[in-house]
Amino acid sequence: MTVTIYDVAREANVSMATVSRVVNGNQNVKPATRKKVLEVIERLEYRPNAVARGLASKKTTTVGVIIPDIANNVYAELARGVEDIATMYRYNIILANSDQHEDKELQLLDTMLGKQVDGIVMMSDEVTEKMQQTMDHSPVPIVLAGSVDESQTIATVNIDYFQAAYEAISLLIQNGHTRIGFVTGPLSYTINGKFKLAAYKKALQDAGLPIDEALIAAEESSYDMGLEAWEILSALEQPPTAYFAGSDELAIGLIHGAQDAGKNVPEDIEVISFENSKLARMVRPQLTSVALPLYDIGAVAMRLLTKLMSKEPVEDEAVILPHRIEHRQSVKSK
Amino acid sequence: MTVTIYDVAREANVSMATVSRVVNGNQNVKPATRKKVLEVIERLEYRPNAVARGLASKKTTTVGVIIPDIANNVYAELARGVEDIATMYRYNIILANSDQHEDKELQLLDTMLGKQVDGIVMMSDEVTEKMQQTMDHSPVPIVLAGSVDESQTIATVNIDYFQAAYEAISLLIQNGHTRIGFVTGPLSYTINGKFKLAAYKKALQDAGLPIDEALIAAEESSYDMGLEAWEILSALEQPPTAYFAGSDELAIGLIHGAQDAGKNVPEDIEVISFENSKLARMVRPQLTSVALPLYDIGAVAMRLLTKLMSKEPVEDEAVILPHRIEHRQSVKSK
DNA sequence: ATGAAAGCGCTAACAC
DNA sequence: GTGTTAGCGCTTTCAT
Repeated sequence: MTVTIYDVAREANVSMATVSRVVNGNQNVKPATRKKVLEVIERLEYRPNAVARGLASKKTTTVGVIIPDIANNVYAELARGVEDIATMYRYNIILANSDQHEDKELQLLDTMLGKQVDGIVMMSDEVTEKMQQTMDHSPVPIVLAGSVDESQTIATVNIDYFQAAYEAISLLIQNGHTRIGFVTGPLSYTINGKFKLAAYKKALQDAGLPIDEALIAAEESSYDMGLEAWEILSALEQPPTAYFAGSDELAIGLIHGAQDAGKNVPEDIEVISFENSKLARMVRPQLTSVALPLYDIGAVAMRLLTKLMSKEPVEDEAVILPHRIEHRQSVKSK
Repeated sequence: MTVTIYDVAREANVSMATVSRVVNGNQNVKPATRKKVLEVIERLEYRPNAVARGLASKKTTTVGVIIPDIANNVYAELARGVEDIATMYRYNIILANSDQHEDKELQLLDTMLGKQVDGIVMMSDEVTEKMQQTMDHSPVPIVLAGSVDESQTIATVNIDYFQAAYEAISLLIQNGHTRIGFVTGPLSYTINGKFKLAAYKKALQDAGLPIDEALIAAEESSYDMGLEAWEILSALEQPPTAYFAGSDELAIGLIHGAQDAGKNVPEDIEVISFENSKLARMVRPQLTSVALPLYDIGAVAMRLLTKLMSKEPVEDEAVILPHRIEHRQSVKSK
């Protein structure tokens, strides 16, 4: 039925070993032999069986990628970075969505290890202790992309979220704001709770400003939530005059909320976002935003993984990529 | 090193066959034996090797997914539909981006077949003859999702693009417009060239309206291209008073172009889009749009693939899903 | 430079 | 209900 390495060997009057050598680019084959084998391969339309190869060699040249949700732009961008580098190194990718459920993440990890992936890139907004342990026990290398591992025991690729958020809030403070709304997704997500919020408080503190818990809205990172956050915060007795938004969607919701209420951005209300997806340019006013290099995080994570998989020495297993603020129109420039 | 089925068999004092049976849920195992085996599995942390299993059974429970670009919302949405159903049927997914390059698509097809996937879901805006042939020769089932196969030989899942576009254009015509801009991505993409454009012409014709090639701008489906299309078309001596946009991004670009020029949408200019992503609600005015059920297309495609893979009889290999128009604010309601 | 042969870890008849 | 035994298609020593 399907043609195997044995068929090729027979047709070419050589052994399977020789066919294997030419298929794998081994130099120890006489050019004439190689040519002959190649011809037979072509003629028979032989296609090596990667599963058999994987069983024999204990390498599958496929890596697992676990992310919360591929339909979400943030993770899709990251996945693209991973895939591009994977392709470059001839790896394929098994992609799965966890929806940020711990049990699904755990189960996915198990499935992928069962499939004998050579490594795993994982993105999780909340790395639990149980996940840490499973990852530590993994027979193959794992790198966390855009995800914080508080145990510092797993390889990671991130930016300095605290510093980035601090700079963003500071920009608002410099513009004279004293009441700044803080709107993000769940604080249980490490990046929101341990970095963005901490930076928010620190920046306020450093500027001698009071922290008002009423200005903090952290529930879900969506457009509708941005709209809702505006409704709630703007109804306060002393509403914010500026907002830090944890994502572009949140920022756009906030801005539309303000505009629908007759406010102008940035004249009346200023908003700084934290993401800089292509959406940032697709609103009026265009978003001033901390640029989160999602694609690069994915790409670097995958590159790091290739090194780990081939046991190359790695300088640092906790990579921090540079970030910057993209100045556009939702924050006044001084 | 790693524990195999043989280790479990030895520890449990049974044969590999029995272990295999309990692992695969075969009922022909005495409950007591099953329990004993399960305990050993647990104790030894045995994890079946899917590669070995795949080699022996000739099934990998993984399917290939080839799409143009996962970072593009359209394809990501579709991919999510595929993945959800795949998970439901216990398949994993090997995901790869083709960037809509024929040679990459071909090569990806080959790689995946080499990896012994049990089936393939593919999305391609332009199914070439060569691809058709490769797909026809495939040893495993393939289904095209949101992609048209003009040879009618491969299983597909789509909506009636012609009809949907026809309805959209008609809506504009009913609102009294006689000069309607047509802005989409490349006409070489089957859906644009053979359906949307054809529907545009037909609708105009049916209404006794002339077709002006100058009103047709088909280059690239992006926000910037929408902006650019506005610049070009609005500069015409007799500029369009309404636009059909092939995607949400295009529509938003068009709208922003109009707004930046001091026009109001939908008062001065009406725009109907063809996609209805979550972006549609994130602009002012919100987009009236043909709802392209990307997630469903992906989900149904994967479901169809499961049937094909298990050789179940299939009623129709060319599924057409229903569509509808989501009426919002970029088109006046009568 | 090439071949022979022993697995890789599992499933799937086929016996008993 | 359980065990035995061939493979599945390839890589990889080890000889030669």
